[in-house]
Amino acid sequence: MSKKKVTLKEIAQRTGVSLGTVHRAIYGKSGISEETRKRILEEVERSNYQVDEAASVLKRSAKRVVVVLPKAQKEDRFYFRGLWRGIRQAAQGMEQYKIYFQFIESDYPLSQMYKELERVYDEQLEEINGLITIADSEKTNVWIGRFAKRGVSTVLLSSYYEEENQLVSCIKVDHKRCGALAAEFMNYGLKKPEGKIMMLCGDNQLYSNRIYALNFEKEMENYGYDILKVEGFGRDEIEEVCSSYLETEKIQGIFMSNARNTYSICKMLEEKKMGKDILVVGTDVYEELAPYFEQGIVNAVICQYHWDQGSHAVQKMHEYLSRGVREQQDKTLPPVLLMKSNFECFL
Amino acid sequence: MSKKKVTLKEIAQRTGVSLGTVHRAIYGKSGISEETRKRILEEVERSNYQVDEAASVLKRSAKRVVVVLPKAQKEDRFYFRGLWRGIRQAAQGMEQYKIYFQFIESDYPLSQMYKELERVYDEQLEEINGLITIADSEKTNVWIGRFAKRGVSTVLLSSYYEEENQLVSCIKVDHKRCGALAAEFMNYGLKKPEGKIMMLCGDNQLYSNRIYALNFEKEMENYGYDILKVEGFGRDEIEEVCSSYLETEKIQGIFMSNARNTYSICKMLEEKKMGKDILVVGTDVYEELAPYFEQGIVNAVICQYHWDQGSHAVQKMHEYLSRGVREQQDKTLPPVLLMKSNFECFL
DNA sequence: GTGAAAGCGCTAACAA
DNA sequence: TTGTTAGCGCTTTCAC
Repeated sequence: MSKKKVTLKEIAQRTGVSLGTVHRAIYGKSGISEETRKRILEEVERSNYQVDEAASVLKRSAKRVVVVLPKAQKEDRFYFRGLWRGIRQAAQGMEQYKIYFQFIESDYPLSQMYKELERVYDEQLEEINGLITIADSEKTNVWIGRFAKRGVSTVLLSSYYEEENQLVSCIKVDHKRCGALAAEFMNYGLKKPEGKIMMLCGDNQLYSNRIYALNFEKEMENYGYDILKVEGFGRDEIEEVCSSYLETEKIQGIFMSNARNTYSICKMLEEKKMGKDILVVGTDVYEELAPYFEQGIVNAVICQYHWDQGSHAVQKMHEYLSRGVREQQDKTLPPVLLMKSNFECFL
Repeated sequence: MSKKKVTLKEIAQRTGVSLGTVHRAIYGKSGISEETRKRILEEVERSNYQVDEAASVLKRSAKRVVVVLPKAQKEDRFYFRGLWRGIRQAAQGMEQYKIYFQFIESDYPLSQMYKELERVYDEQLEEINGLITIADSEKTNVWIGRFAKRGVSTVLLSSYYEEENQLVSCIKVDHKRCGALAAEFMNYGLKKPEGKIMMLCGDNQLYSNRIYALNFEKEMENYGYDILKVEGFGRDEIEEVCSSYLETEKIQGIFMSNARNTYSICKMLEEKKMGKDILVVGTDVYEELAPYFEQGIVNAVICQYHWDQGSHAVQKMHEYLSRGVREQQDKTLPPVLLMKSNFECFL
């Protein structure tokens, strides 16, 4: 059943070189001629050799990875708390692989993450083997490219980094499906287009918000609903318009494409003592939503698996750093719809 | 950040014994006096020593675990295919820990699994360190107890094994929540109790089916719906009653508490060219359901994460066998509702 | 009942 | 550019 594993030693014998040389070939280290490297790698390929991680970790030097993300505070708390938890939890298990994490909970908002990256680059580039962060602006992408160029493996969360770079990979959520799912549920809950749907499309600068909301809108129009679009990110930006819509229009459904607007709307509905006869579908799951599920103010949320995103990112970093995996392979997580009966399981 | 790890050697020095003796103490092996064991374990505790798995696996002998489950065939295919996939996938990764799997895809049905276990017990008990299987009958439980008594670590899938046994743990699904979730969705989709709900409660002998259906029923009655209960497991057993209900009653919703009835009902509805105006909520997700989602015959399914159950089982076995974890800690997976927009992600 | 010693397969440092 | 070597922390076997 388990065919005996090929070892470094065997490769060395078959190619007539020493252990050290095979090691250099496999890890792309310097101090070896292109010719021998090629010959060795061919044998590695042929015999399907795989590094034995247990043996490898025993002797190798420690790897350091920094995690740079906004701190889970204020309105950022809904989104980043889950990510941070997933990352920290998964990171604990990495000590056994001699992979050590440094967590930088930045006070900069998402749009200025590049400033934090710049600081890290200047201050500790030399000591870093891996980087986990989130990219949504051009400026941030530039810095990520710089890290990659210096050999730092990078995993991006909820990001859309388009450059072809072997050292960068992304964990994404299928935002097209997120929109379709929200619309599908809303249509089940409403059945007939009798009033209007208020749609909080979030921050148009954020790729994720844009795709997500766009798809929801498209699907709902297909079903025949009338959409009232509200732009803005956070209560300050949406309150005025929403208030006026809620008071003057006949709203039968509300959709929010991100966590902070979900919370803001719930709060507004509670204050106005409205919402029990409006179908409310939000995004993301977090403790602060519990009372609104209980009261029936929010009916469902699309869950983007922040926790999982975080732990996947750590997992991927492990592959990069340990097994020397170098295929840039993005991971897309599926969306899921949670309701009162099961949202608690995902906190 | 990473306080230096305590090693076996240090424990040995501090207690004034040799490496071998500490090892014997930790793993409960024979050839050591109770007194020294106690002294050593105290030091282990005090210094918070943890076995270094990388080093441990390098030298230790191979472990074997057998997986005994019904083959994914005929009407069993919906349920067991996912489990098998999850297990096989996760098992691959275990070779690096010198844990090797043997897969026994039994031709016996679930209710007679004990016969297969009996055979394995007689033929290869000595070579086995771990067992993954599923228990739903008293007889099966008896055999599992026997394995446990002989020191075989056991992980049970979707089972309710009640004995207090340090060597047995279960992976479960929260069936109460499953029922509540199905009911919650159905209520959203129907809004008003105008017709009747046909409920396929499955095999009453199966604990999971029973709890699940019971909870669905309770919730639906709370909402004010009228339930038509149909017992039976598989098309042969349910066709007659269902047909007659479909033809004579005004059915506005159908619920199925297991995979095979979900498929049977979909097929029946297709043949009768019915279902597009009935809200159909089933259980489990598998390829054969795709056309029924496309056609709008089935509207949602409660997903029991078979794939995840399988990989969790393997994970738990790893903990048992490698880290010597001995707390019997059951794992309960949350239910999730899938619709047309996202079911494909879970195939 | 206990200790001593030989590696497991690999990495990193040093020697040639 | 290549070879040699000393362990990493543990498990196992054998000797006492």
